[in-house]
Amino acid sequence: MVRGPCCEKMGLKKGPWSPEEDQILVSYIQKHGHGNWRALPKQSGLLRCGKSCRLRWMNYLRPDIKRGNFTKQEEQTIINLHQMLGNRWSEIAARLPGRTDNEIKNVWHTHLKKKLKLYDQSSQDSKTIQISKCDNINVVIENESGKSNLSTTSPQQCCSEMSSVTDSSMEKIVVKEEIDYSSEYFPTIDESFWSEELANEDVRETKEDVDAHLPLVELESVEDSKVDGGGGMDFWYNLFTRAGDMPDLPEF
DNA sequence: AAACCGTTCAACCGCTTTCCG
DNA sequence: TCGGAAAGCGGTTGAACGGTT
Repeated sequence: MVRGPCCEKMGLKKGPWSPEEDQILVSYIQKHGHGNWRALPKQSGLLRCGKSCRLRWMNYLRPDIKRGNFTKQEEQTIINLHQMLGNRWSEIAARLPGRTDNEIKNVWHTHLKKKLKLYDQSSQDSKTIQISKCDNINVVIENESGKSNLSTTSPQQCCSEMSSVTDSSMEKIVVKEEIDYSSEYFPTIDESFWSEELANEDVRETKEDVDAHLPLVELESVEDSKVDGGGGMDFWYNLFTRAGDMPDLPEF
């Protein structure tokens, strides 16, 4: 936290927020909203830069923030989405209501990354982490200029191929797919991954509980689903998500 | 009790992207 | 279309805290 200041304005406070500052920010936003973060500190009387206000609100004060430890379902979701999206924390956070990108990033770096590494090492021989190949994802993309075919074997490949065939100038594309429903597309993590953690926890869950939380994928058929051009990632997220296991999605 | 060490997480910086005149 | 301002994002930092020696 002690770096060269980004917005060196005389008298602007840095560092941890006091309850009084939180109160000022919350009541200001409740009254006026946050149309302009830059202008907010002046108008509310806070001696903070707009950026700092935005961060405090987004990561801590928003009423819809979910506090407390991540559930195994959430951790599994993060692992799956990280596999697909990489370090795109905000996109991952968008799929986990109540969780912030900052929080997810912290959990990943301090917890999941290490655990996955350990787990990977310990299970290298038995290959308990594996990405099942999808034998039959066959996607037809139609637009006004014609059709193109996509045949691929994994969500990751789908995403990259999708972006290579879609053109951001397209207004609409229509995607039809034929899918092998028996395939699983994400890494399968067996019970031993959680058991290290469970061993350190007071509350233990049964294998059934843990299994029930895993959002492993069974695909829903989406006939004639429409996605915006360039929105391939969202399409694939929907495609690879089992209805009911994942939180409600925001409007894309 | 004190010093040390490792972990967590709120908050920062600087870069990139988006918006708007 | 362009350029400046604002917002968003990801990487990084360091204070706080708990555990260990």
